Amino acid sequence: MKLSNSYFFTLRENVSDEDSLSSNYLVRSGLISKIGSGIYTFLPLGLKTLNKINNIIREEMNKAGAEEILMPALIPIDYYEKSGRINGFGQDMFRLNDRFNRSYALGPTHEELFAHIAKLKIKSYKDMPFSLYQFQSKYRDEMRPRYGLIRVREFLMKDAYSFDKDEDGLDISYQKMFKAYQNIFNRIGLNYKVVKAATGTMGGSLSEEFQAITDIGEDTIVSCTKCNYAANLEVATTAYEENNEEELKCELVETPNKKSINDICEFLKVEPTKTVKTLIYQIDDKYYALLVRGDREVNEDKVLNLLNAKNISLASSEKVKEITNANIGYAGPINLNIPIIIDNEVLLMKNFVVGANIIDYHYKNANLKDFKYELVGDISTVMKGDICPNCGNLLEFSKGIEIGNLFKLGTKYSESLNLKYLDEQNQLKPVVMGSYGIGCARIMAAVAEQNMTDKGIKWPLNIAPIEILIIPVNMKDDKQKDYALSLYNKLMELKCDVAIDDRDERAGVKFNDADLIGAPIKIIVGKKLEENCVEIEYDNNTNLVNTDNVLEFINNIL
RNA sequence: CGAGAAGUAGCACAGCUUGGUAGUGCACCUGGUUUGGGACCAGGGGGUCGCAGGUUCGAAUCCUGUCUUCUCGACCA
Repeated sequence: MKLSNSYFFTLRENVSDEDSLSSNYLVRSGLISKIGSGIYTFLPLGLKTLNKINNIIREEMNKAGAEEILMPALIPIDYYEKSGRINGFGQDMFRLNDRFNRSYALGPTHEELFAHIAKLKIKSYKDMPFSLYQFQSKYRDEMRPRYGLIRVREFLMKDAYSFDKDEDGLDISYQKMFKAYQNIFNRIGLNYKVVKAATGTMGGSLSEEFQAITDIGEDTIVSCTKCNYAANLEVATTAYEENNEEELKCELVETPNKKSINDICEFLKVEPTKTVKTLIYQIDDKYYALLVRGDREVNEDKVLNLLNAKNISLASSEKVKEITNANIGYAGPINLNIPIIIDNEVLLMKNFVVGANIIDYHYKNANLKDFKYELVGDISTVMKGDICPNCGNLLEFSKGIEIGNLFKLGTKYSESLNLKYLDEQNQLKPVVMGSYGIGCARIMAAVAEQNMTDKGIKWPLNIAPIEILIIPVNMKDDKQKDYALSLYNKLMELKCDVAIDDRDERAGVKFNDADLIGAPIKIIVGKKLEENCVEIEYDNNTNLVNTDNVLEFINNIL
């Protein structure tokens, strides 16, 4: 690639419609260009990097025994109606009609189609196991696209699915994919963590995520400072300490106009950890009171899981009044006549403050014996200061970008979509599925985010838009120009990913552009050529290399 | 979905309050001087001021509508 003669440009200033520095660099270095909110074009250099990422993924998927296919993005709506997920996705799904008014969706994900395709082959247990994957655009009508390529509305995803006759088979398929994912992200050179995750709309039993650690991540990752425990905040758990206080007698106290936990604590001079808040939720069609420690938050995902429910929302203020006979702020478990679910932590608490279901009153020194509860479970979100459920050491919090996920789907889709096989006993059984996704372009954004300098992005060798950049410092110097071009031709013959900045620009412009696009290997052909040397910048070192040894030097790096 | 800000040359922005010939920097073209970290001088090209209406002799500027982009928020008893 000769820069003088290519679709190559850089921008000197940040653009106004990108929110993060890394996405600004991607735009300024001419890799991507925004078309609309959450919609991007990949320009030549950006597409090169994307393709390098995809090739690494493809190689590792093939190595894991998966076979590549390609499905449409335009999908008749019936597939989602049959699986029932037309409601699960709701507003997030892009819908459209054809000229005959038939309905379609732009696929937000492809479980349904994969199940359909698998059905074409699977009749007997002998037809499994196998795994399929594809690279395909997904469409999700995100409420708020953000951070350049990280949260977008159209994005390329590698999605893979495994089909097994039983859970044991799924375990094996899952492990193969897990290993492939480790290989992929190691080769790309990402700093990542594997965390336990929520199964969410995908359903299934186990889910793990590969999270790239960055400051602008949308997910919060909870990990142990000592052992290898790591989980998405959505599902992270902690351990609670026993409390051997003697139980005191419950007492009604006046708390005029004190509604929030903070107000009450200040007024009654107690720590928030000695309070329990009562939240009235509507879960599917029933109302529940959820009890968590006053300074904690209810984790709605955990509640849904615990109750095996679909919808959860806080009750309206009118409904709270109806149920508690008091305004919001005074709800409590004592004498409440809807089912009460308490958090594991509350089970260990003694002598706490709760609302009294009377305006301007709370109870203090309340204990579990003072009210009835229906269910105990983990329904709260972990917070700073909590300890590891495995080893008891302090948990730490970091931000992450979800770049890959693995789900043990089990039989959820095979049952709803009637994907079955005959086993050895001639019994009809549902196929056991796993699903495995990677956000290809999101990786690009995550790598950019992790490898920023104050000048641009320092790309890892394996996915750089330009691997080797030759910079003739002065194109008017024939000796420099001729040598640089001959070196370029040699490296081209050797099938290197090489570009030459043969533009008639000043040195500063070329150096700054090189820093911006972040070529990992820079060969600077300049003054030192008089001494038959060039400078090779690689891995933060500048090496003076004799022109006779350049090819050998490069060869050693690659 | 709620609230806010913005839309003027490829990019970044000024002009709008108080209506009267469309501006600046970077980028681009020509000539010259320069040439190892975003050069300098001179000359030049490029705009239906997001779109549609309205007010006015006259609208980038005032009014109405609309679209787009960005930011913040989305109930914690």
